[in-house]
Amino acid sequence: MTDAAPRARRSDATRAAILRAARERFAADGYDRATIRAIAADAHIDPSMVMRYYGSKEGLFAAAAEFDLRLPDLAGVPSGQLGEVLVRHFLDRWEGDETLAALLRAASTNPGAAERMRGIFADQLGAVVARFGTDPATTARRAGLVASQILGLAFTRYIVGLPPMVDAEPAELVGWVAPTLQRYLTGPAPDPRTR
Amino acid sequence: MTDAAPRARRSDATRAAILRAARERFAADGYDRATIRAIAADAHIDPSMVMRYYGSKEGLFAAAAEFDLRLPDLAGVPSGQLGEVLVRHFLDRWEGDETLAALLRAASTNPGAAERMRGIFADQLGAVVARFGTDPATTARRAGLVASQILGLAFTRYIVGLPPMVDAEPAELVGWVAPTLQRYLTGPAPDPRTR
DNA sequence: GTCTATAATTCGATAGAC
DNA sequence: GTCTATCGAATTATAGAC
Repeated sequence: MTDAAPRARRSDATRAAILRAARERFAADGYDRATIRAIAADAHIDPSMVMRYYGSKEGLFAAAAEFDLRLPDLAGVPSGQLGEVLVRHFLDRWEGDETLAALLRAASTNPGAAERMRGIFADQLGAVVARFGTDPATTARRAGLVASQILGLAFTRYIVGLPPMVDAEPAELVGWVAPTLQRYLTGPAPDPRTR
Repeated sequence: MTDAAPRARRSDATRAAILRAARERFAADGYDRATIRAIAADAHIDPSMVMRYYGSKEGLFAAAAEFDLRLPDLAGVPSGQLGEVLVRHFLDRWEGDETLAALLRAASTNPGAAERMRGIFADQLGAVVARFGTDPATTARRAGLVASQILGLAFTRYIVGLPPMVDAEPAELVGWVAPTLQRYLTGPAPDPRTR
């Protein structure tokens, strides 16, 4: 066969439309409230097609919630600017892709979505952080802390809609949050005897 | 006054049992998945009693999600230890009260819960932060940033269950996060021209 | 005050015609 | 490949007996 990739089926457009509608609904309503019927209506197709293509609601979500942080290669970044580059990247990344919002909303109630979120931030973010951890024993913790601030930013800005976080210009958020990530990544571990 | 408060009705114990069960279910399952039937079963009463006492599922949630951050009076705290005192307080506060977890899970999909969460962090936290804001123009933003890190910590530790955040001793988390809150509260505002 | 019975929806999923 | 029809289960909420 000269055609390595499977021949594009006519239904591929339908599948893509379903996925797009599913991401929107899951992002806006969360896993439970987003219904297959509503998703199908948005995609202008019959609800049974969703089942046919994705098997179940869980299967549809699994396909719709595929997410790549697309973390840049930080090798060439001056080590003092890691925090700034990271915050800016995250804001850009999910300001244009609602998949993370869908995952965030779903992870609150759906165990599978929470598992996926753990994987994303442990694997993708953890791998990047590991490159800079002077002490391997603290890299996982540092990655977790970065995730906590990043997800807290996303949660307050995109999910809860806390006014001062929604109103802020991205540049100002970068200015405030970058030093936090910078310290989590490259700062000294705290004295264990904090009290 | 021998009896200022309304005489305790016999049903008060039932009401309290319902509230307790409701908080547990809402915290564990979120608003949508927590059913009145399950809550009633936990409280060992009939589902219709829930409706009788709280009118609707929304009404029950409103009663169950009443939450007071119980922020301590920070007047006597050395200004350099504000961050540390705050992180420690938050960890203690919701390590023993699942209401915040319930609110967090619910706020992801329920607009009313999100509204309540905005109120809690804008009013209660905002009021405390306002006492230290050198510049009133930045106090709302500072409170929002504190909320972002606090909620991100809660989200990763109690909701998503990110391993490095779950495993961490509270004292270590305090050591890492306190400087972040400290800077958000009392640090200089970032240069607007960050780029 | 407490519970039974049920109304009125809504949803995920299936079967099968065309 | 697409759609109609529908099943079976689960939910909130109500009406009313005791």
